[in-house]
Amino acid sequence: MDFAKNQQNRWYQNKEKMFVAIDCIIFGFDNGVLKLLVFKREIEPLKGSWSLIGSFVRFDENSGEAANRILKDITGLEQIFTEELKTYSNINRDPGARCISIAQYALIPIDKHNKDLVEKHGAFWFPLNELPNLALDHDTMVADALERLRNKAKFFPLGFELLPKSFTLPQIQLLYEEIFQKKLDARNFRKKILSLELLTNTKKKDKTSSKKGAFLYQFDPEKYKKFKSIGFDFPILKNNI
Amino acid sequence: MDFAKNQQNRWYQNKEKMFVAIDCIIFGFDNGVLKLLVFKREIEPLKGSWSLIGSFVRFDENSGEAANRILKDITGLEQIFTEELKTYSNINRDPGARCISIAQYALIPIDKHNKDLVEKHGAFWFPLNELPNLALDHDTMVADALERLRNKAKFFPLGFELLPKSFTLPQIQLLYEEIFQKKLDARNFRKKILSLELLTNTKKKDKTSSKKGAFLYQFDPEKYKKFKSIGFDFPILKNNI
DNA sequence: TATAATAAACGTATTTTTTACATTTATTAT
DNA sequence: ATAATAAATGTAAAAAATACGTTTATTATA
Repeated sequence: MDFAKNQQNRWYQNKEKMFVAIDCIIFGFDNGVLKLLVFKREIEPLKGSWSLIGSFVRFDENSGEAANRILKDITGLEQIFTEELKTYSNINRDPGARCISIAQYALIPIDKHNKDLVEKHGAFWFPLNELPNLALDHDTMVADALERLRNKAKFFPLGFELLPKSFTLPQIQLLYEEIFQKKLDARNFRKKILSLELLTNTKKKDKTSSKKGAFLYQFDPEKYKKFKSIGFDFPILKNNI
Repeated sequence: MDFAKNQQNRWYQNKEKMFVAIDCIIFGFDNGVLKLLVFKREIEPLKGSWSLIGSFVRFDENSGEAANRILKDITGLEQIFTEELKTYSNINRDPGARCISIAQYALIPIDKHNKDLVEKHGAFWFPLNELPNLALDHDTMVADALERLRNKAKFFPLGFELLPKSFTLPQIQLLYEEIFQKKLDARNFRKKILSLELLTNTKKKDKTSSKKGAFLYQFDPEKYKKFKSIGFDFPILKNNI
């Protein structure tokens, strides 16, 4: 089925029908590099081009459930961090149909995801600065998601969602440097992160990147809950970048 | 047309059709009180109950345009501050149809709006703490919008959107006290607000609330633009309320 | 025309937070 | 035993936030 044919499709022709889709902007942190999961479209429209992973919202699910469904399908993971970004509803954003998309961004612990599933779906992890052009308005979605990620990360400890269960302080610093695209001072960063009182030192060491080894920390979900309920105002980074 | 009949309506019965609506959470600041514009439904479903102002998104407009259309219809105003809040898409949120709603909040300068239009539409301004229960999931929308307003107002000079062209410092302080539901120290507040360098003193005085009179300030749109482009990190209120 | 009343305007000292910056430490490989 | 490597640490200076009381401009009235 090619694109031209597809345009004659009953669904696409029905101008009274408005479609509701979701698109997922999926972030992962892999070996010090922030990456995005995109896939090569194997169906029309725009077969062969790169695009975000999406789906129509089904009649028996809400938009969040739709996102979780997609994320589970493609990564094998459940209960991962997702947040609605915004809707995209320009009249001609989708050449085939009048379709609004509810974009949602997700942060996944890249070590835990199912790589076979990803491959099976024709999906690839791209470092953010090597991202190909994406179909439709997906480039805009990515840019918006990145902006949101940066703004939110300043005030909310999102970063942990992207890390493995145990991680070192140098690792998490690297993550924030990657998010903000900025070198951070190790002493100040450590003070800041530890002052949140969300981390517990496992006393074990990761020696993969130094002879001395760096202590492995774990995120404390109990303290995190408390943190969330109190609200937040702990800039990781101050003064407008 | 009553609700029961309405349920037999072709549109509502068509389970394959997903509707896309917007709902507007419209804030105004009237005489030191933060208010919300709601209206009494004159049509089914839920005739007679209070609800937010909404509309289906038309095929020739995007969601932002839909919001502006509604806002113009009901207040007579154009180019007012609106921001998408989030979508509401629970399966049974609307008893009549499978309908997702893109909620948008708006801040209007209450002095400028067309009161006749508001009345004509059966709409009323309610102080936030006297708000009646609203239909569907509109109470949740309001709660979410208020939370967003509070969070955003901490870091971004939203408040000006709610004020008349000229306003005094005591007035704007009152507005922030109303938003945060908290007394603020006048000296510190003034320092903070003036340090943003967004206001110009008109040298005129408003003497309606004191013998001495308070200087009238105006918001400088040029400086505001610059402010927005630089980004923002000026908490009006710190330390988690 | 002096006085009282009222809300607006203002300044400073203290505390807290952020920033800048260099040395020591634990461990492994040689 | 020594060299090499990245991790860990502390402190002083600057900036921002907070707490707090007095003076000022104006109007109404005595």
